Amino acid sequence: MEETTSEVIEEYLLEIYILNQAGEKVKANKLAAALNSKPSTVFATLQRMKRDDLVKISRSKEITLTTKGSGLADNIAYRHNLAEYFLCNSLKIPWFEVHMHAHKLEHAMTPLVVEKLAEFLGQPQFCPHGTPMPGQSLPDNTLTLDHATVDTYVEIVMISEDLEDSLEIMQILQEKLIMPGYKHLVANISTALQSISLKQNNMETVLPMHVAKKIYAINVEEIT
Amino acid sequence: MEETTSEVIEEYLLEIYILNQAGEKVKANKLAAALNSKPSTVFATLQRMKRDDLVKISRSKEITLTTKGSGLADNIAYRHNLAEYFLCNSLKIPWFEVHMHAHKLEHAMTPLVVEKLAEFLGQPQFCPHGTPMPGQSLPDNTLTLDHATVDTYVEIVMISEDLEDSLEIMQILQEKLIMPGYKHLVANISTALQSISLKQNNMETVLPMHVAKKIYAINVEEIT
DNA sequence: ATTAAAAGTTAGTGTCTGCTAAAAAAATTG
DNA sequence: CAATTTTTTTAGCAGACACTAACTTTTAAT
Repeated sequence: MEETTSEVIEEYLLEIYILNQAGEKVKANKLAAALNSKPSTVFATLQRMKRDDLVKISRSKEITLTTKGSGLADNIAYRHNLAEYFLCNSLKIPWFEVHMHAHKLEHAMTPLVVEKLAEFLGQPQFCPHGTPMPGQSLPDNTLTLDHATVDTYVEIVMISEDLEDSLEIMQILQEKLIMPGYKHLVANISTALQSISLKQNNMETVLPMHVAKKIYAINVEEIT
Repeated sequence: MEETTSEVIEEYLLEIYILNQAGEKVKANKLAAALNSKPSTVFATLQRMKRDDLVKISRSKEITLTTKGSGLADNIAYRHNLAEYFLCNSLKIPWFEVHMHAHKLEHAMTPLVVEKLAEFLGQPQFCPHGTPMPGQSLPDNTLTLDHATVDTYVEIVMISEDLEDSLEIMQILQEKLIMPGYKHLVANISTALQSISLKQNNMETVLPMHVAKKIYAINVEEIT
């Protein structure tokens, strides 16, 4: 019963997991893009993962994690989020770029390190981008910004991990304070331009829908 | 100019570096043992390292790092020692077992993480086992315990990284307080038994010479 | 429905890392 | 020095992971 999961496989597991959480139908093609890899490579790797009972691939080519794969992915995601929390809060590495560094560390954390780090950090409940740690969940009334209503106020609760791969986007989000805990007015939604605009303190941010869809928020009464 | 150094190569570099520091003549055979690998595998890997100008192998089969290899090894060792310091001092992972966990982390620390971690830890000057960080060195009068004199007092300054691979030995050293900063009386040296015995507070520890040789200390006036 | 584009798959390579088994070279010892 | 043991090296094999190029299937669009 050798449970040896290579770094590559861990990356695949996490990426599938993340795309899944983001509500995407996971197809090999999208995976290849997300993993910065070629379709043929992804195909071969997925075959190995199927062989090892980590993923299932439906007739319609949709990729899902098996119970086994999902369990592993949970753990990898936890390590990732813990690492992000540490990098952000202890090491003061900028919010928008912790993802890439955590992405390296997550594969190198032994169970003892995970346990002790969680303890050290005070058992954090959310990663810096709002992703809930195991046992936590987002508020019931959470919605993605593409479903927001004009002239309501929203408080950001989470940025999907899926967005974090793009440094450029993350940097903009930080600049515009589109980060967990911050509140914005939904100033405008344009179906024509497929964009939504947020306002806070004379600062306006226009987000394309495909980005807005990856940002989670709750409605709030007002900006306090 | 692809500076891609794989994890395996990093491990080889560090191990050669460590054996070197410990004053060993590094031969492929010893490396294989240290790396828990087969001679033929080590041989092949060394060929690749030679090709990439990381090591030189003399006619007498002695392995040495090139300038390039040495530079890389320095950096890996630094990451390793920083990680150990963090695990020991921040996470409170037992002194005797931080080595193995650091050994995983060292390959996953990006330059920014290294910089910020060093800052976070207050630029430590020595790893928990006394290994000096870059820019630091051991006191001039440092000697290895196999060269100690009976009836003198010694203060431990460093345990060679080379010993750290053995959890059993490290655990004993911790129990017997043979750790940097602790002082002991050199109670006895037996050439016949090839061992040295240390005393502190009614506690006696007998170390075989080959272990004593890996423990560094300075002479002190007395146990204060 | 036919066609064009996109996605999935196969085939063929190559590198890295690991192994076993056997041969060659070096070192040790009687 | 010869014999034995140890170390190094070669040879042959295998799996993971990555790529290109070609081919097939699926999907989307005209």
